[in-house]
Amino acid sequence: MAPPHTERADAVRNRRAVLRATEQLLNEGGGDHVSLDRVAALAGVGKGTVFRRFGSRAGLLQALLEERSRDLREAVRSGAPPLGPGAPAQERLLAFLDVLGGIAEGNATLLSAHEQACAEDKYGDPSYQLWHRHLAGLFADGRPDADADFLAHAVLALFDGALIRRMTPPEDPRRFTRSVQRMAMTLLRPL
Amino acid sequence: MAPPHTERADAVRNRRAVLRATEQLLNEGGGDHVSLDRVAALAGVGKGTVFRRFGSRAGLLQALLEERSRDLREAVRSGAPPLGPGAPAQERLLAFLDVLGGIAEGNATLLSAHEQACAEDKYGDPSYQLWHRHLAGLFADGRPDADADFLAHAVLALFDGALIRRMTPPEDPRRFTRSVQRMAMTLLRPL
DNA sequence: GCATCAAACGGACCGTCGGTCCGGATAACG
DNA sequence: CGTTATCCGGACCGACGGTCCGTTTGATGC
Repeated sequence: MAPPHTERADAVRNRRAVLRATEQLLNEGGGDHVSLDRVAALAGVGKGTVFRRFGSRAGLLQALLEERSRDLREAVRSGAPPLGPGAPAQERLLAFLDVLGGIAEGNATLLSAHEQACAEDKYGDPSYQLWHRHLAGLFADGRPDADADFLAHAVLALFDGALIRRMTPPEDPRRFTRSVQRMAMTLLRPL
Repeated sequence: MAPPHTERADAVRNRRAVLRATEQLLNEGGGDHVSLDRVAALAGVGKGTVFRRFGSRAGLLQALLEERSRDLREAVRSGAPPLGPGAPAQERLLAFLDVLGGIAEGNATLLSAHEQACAEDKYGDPSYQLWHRHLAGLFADGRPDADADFLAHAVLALFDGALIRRMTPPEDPRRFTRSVQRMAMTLLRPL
């Protein structure tokens, strides 16, 4: 019954500590303030531990990002409409961008750091590919004549940490999301 | 007549050598293959010289990018329509994206390296601001009801080195540009 | 409890990077 | 040719991401 490979208790504890330390450093300063030495020190853990768990700087940030979007992933896959399957493409698109935009607005610094770390491999990231597939499907559904693949990339290209920060004034924290939604609607509109 | 500050001959020679070395290294390998030590070595120049001329890695890549787009800048500012002033917004937009797309397609590696180097300051780059102003003006002209500022950012967000590489198959080298133009036309279309 | 051992730990260590600094070289000019 | 402002070069620095391996520790069977 029990899986042959159960994770040791200290491993679990350390992984959590590392993730917490990472988010704390991200909140304290810019993305380049998060060096792996600092993360390890703040987590009370050796540097090697960080790398064994997450493989690289990119992997660490990816893990944090994945944690932040796990619920959305589930909801899109098998949740209730309009986020989950069943609703018309336009409604699903709006609902999806509403949540994804919210996550992005709340994690702009993390996004920046992740972009920087992934560098050239941004499009190979599993999260990116998942969102891209979802968006492309919705665009293809709502507007079969368009290049859904490209439009999906175009929408995701907006989720840039620095752009979000620049477009998110304190008095209107959801401005970015609204703009993205408006643009997506424009792109979805049939010729 | 002669300007009070004429540049010393060796300074001019070295600046050119550094730029050539940079582009050669960019062509040889990925953007992270271009370290400033390597550039200096290949240019037959000391490292300090590179920094005195260009200030930083970002400055070096920016200079190269600026060199590549100088003609376009001039044409947009004061050239003949449809690139220059005088033509309707839609035609200017298409003409502009045609040329800018061509430059991007031919310099995807440079673009990647520049993004990486500028990191958080992408939106403070003079080139970015210039193109953004131009695009925002055209959007505002053709579709006064839209958020021209955001749309301009959205279009520029497409000019990502990795995305361009991924969207530019050898047998269709202008696919990226066409996609960008199509999207821009969709965004310009009035409600 | 205790012995055993795979798993996990930690931090010294490495190569490289972007960036600085200053003594020495050199181009421009009269 | 002498003077001087400018420019040059490369040793140097701190920090970074990533590796390695001797040591510790949690799980497991007895």
